[in-house]
Amino acid sequence: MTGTTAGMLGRGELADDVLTAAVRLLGCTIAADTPERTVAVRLVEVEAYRGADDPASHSFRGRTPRNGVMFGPAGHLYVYFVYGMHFCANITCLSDGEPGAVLLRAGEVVSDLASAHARRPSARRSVDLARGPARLASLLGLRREHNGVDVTDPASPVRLLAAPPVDPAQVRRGPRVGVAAAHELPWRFWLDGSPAVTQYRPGRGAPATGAGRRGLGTDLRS
DNA sequence: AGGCCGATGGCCT
DNA sequence: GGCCATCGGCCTT
Repeated sequence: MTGTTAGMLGRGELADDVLTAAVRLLGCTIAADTPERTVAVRLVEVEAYRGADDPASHSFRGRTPRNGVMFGPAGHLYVYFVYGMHFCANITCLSDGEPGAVLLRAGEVVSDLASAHARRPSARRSVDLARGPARLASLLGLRREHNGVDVTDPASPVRLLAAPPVDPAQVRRGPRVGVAAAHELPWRFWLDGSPAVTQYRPGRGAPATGAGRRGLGTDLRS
C-alpha cells in the first residue's frame, strides 16, 4: 500500500472506475513547475475514457507505443499530440493492466495569475487561460516529456492536489466534445456555472443539437 | 454568438 | 491517405 501525503490525491481514488474518477477530479488542483513559477489550475471540466469497451478511447484498439501509459497504473499523465500542434493531457485511471484515463478539459487558474498570463499571452481574459484541453496543457507546459509522470508523487514536476469531493448537485454531465465514436455516452463532467467550461461541439456524425451551448447537461444523479 | 478555415504532424487503415 | 479528444483568427448574423 502506497502511503498518502497530505494534500495529494491518492491513486486509489482513481482506480475503481473512470466515471467516479472523473467526478472525483473535479475541483482538484493540478500544479506544474514551469521554468518561471509553479502554475496551478483548479479542474472544472473533464472527460472519461475507458479502454476495452469505449470506441472513442485511444486504447480501444489495444496497446501501442502512443497509448501505453493508459495501460499502466492510475495517477500518471497520459499526454498526446494532436492536430500537428497541440498537446492534451489525461490522468490515468483503473488498475495496472486495465486502460482508462480522464482528459483534463478545462480549469481555472489558482496561482498565479500574472505568471499564467505571461505563459499564454494570447488569452486576453483570465477565463481563457486554461479553457480547453490544449490550452490547459499549454498553460501548464505539458508536453511529450511529461508522458508517464506520476502526479501522486509529491516530488513530481506535475502534481495532483486533492480537494474535498464537490457537491453532486454542482456536477453536470453530457456527451464528450468533438468525439465521433460513442457520442451518445454522457461521459463529460463539469462544474455548473464555471465560465471556464468549454463550449459543446459535436463530433463527426453526432447530432448537432442536444446538449446546446456549453452542453446544457443533465444532473449528476440522472 | 456562431460558423468556417488553415495550420501541421503523428498515427493507423 | 485520412483522420484526428484543437485553437485562434476572421467572417457573417
